[in-house]
Amino acid sequence: MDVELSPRSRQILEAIVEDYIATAEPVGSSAVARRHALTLSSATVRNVMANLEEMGLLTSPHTSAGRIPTEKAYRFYVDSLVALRQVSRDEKRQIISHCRRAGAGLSGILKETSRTLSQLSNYMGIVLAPSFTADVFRHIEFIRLGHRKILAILVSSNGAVQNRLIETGEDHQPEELVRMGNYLNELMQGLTITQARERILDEMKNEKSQYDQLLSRALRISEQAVAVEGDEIFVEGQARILDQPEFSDAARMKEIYEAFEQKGTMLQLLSRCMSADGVQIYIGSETPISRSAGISLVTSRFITGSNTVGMLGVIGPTRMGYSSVIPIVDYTARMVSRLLSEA
Amino acid sequence: MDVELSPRSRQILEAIVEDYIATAEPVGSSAVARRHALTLSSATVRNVMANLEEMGLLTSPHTSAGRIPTEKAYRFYVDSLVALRQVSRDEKRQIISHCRRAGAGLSGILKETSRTLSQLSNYMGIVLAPSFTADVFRHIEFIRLGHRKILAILVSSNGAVQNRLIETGEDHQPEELVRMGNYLNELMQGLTITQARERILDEMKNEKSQYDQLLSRALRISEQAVAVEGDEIFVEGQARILDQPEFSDAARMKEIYEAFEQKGTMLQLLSRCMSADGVQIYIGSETPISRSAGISLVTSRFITGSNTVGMLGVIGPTRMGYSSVIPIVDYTARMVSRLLSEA
DNA sequence: AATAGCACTCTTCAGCGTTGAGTGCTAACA
DNA sequence: TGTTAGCACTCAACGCTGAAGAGTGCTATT
Repeated sequence: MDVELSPRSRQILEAIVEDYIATAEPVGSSAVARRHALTLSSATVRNVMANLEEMGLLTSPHTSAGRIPTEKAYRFYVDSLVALRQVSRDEKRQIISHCRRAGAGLSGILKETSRTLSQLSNYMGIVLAPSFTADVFRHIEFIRLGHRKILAILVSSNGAVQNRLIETGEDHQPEELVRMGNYLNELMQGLTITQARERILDEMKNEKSQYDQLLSRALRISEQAVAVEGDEIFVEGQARILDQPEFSDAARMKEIYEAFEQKGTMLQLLSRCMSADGVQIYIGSETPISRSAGISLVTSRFITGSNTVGMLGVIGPTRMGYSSVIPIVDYTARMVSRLLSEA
Repeated sequence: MDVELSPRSRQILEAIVEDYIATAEPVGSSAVARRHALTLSSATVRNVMANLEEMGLLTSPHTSAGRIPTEKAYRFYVDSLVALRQVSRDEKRQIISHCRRAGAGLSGILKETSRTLSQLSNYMGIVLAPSFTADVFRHIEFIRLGHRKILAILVSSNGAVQNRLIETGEDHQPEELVRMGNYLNELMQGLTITQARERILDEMKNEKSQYDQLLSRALRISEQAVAVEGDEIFVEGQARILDQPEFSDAARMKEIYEAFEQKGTMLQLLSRCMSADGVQIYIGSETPISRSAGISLVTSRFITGSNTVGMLGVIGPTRMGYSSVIPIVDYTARMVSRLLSEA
């Protein structure tokens, strides 16, 4: 939309954005002229900056301070200026080795991933697990824990495990539970968890099951078992945002932390980011998170072997090192996808 | 150790501590005289305060400010002054109903509990799950996820579930996995996870298993399965400490958050708190957490049906509302113990 | 032993000029 | 016409000062 910028203006805008990202301080005309070894005087730069301000790309906190990029400027920067850094060999190594620190099932891998993202970016790493309910059912199992108390374990093709404590009306013997399990495993073979749920509800209305006690019990119990909870979300590196000067103020921070404590709303909002392919960037008020606090979000989807979709990314200040964060998120998403797709 | 305090001094000390807890500001002699409707003038109070200061129970940030309780004073306060509040009906209701929000297995209950603690106390709630390895083995199960990839699910008597992704040397068919499971369930019946682990190692040296391929494979796999990860720890309400004026400073906060990000060290330290019965209180530098940042910890043990021990409590500033936090922690620990002991 | 009075200390805050960074404008220049 | 040098202007930041206020410690008094 704002492509009507001369090469020189673009260059200057880029310089300002990058300077500001590096220092977090308003950048003045002379700094730009010097730093960029443009063969331009500060006066000329000033003229250009005045233009850019008029176009809504810069603001100044007060008359005699330098200029600060607006969200619009970041948007423009990210869309058409930023020179993406390569992911370094060392970073690649870290991503891969962390991903592979296997042995902990899906949650373990994703948690490690969010930690890695946080370490490499120096911001907050976030991973949204692929929706459990959209995944294909693999196995259900009941274990008797005590009188009228059984533990239901539900496994999906991705290797995600959900377990649920169920209080039953009658006491069930282990052999009975095994039979129930066999029946249900058969019943739900090849369905997604959501479909499985529907199948169970259907089956409960079915004539036959109403008269077969075992069946009807099995269905009643499994109905609770598949009522899975909300999807998982992993956030690591929360302390890192305290490094950012713009969040040294307690009130602003509180806002952010509170947003993350209610993972529920968080989830909803983040899942919106999964619509498109490739790296998505949400700047400032574009982010689905707390709108007031200059926060940006760089995300990408990843895909599992059973074709469910998750999301991972980095949350940081709007003034974020996009040139390195974007490639890192991109690469990590690819690696995680690959890892989770290995049959 | 400091019982040599006249009733009047005790009264004054109590007033100061409670005032300071309420306001977070140095409290002056006249405030004490007024507030407590003691038939004493501020001058008299001043004399007493001078004594208390000499005894190391008070300090003043500077000459003309009021006095602040030292850690020693809090200790004394907690040991012999504090008038514990009753847990209100409403609080009890909240604790019980949250605990009972069942259906999510052990982790779910504990997570809810830490959230409740945080809500009721307005500080941070923390729960350390009972050690998985000390708990009694209940069930093991293998599920084939893909070529040479199986998911091991290990359940303990408490209803704690650990799952682990295992890459195997050969591919295993489902029936084979079932047989392995049966064999291992038999083998580890009634043992704790730690003992089970040893049993497996023993068995691997055993002549018979070396020649029976199924056995040897089963053992090799299960050996990985029981190599469980560190215990779980649940922390909720991190945002709440931002409400405390003493932590409005970013540097101090960062210290705390970082302590919590390395759950590993946290675990070690917290598990020390589990030694004794009843409510334990750690004030300031007594806490196993970050030593520098005026933090206190009020904890209590809870016990599960299979007699393993966990820990729960509240973390807040040294200047904490002990009179209400202590009863809350106590009551919650009792309730959780009871809930987890219902067979 | 308790208190009233008083001098003293130290923080906090508002007011105030100084400094320096940075701008906008204008006039000169290529 | 685009670029530059120069200059007046603005405004936050800083340090200083003096007054206000809170609170103490000491001493004389009851």
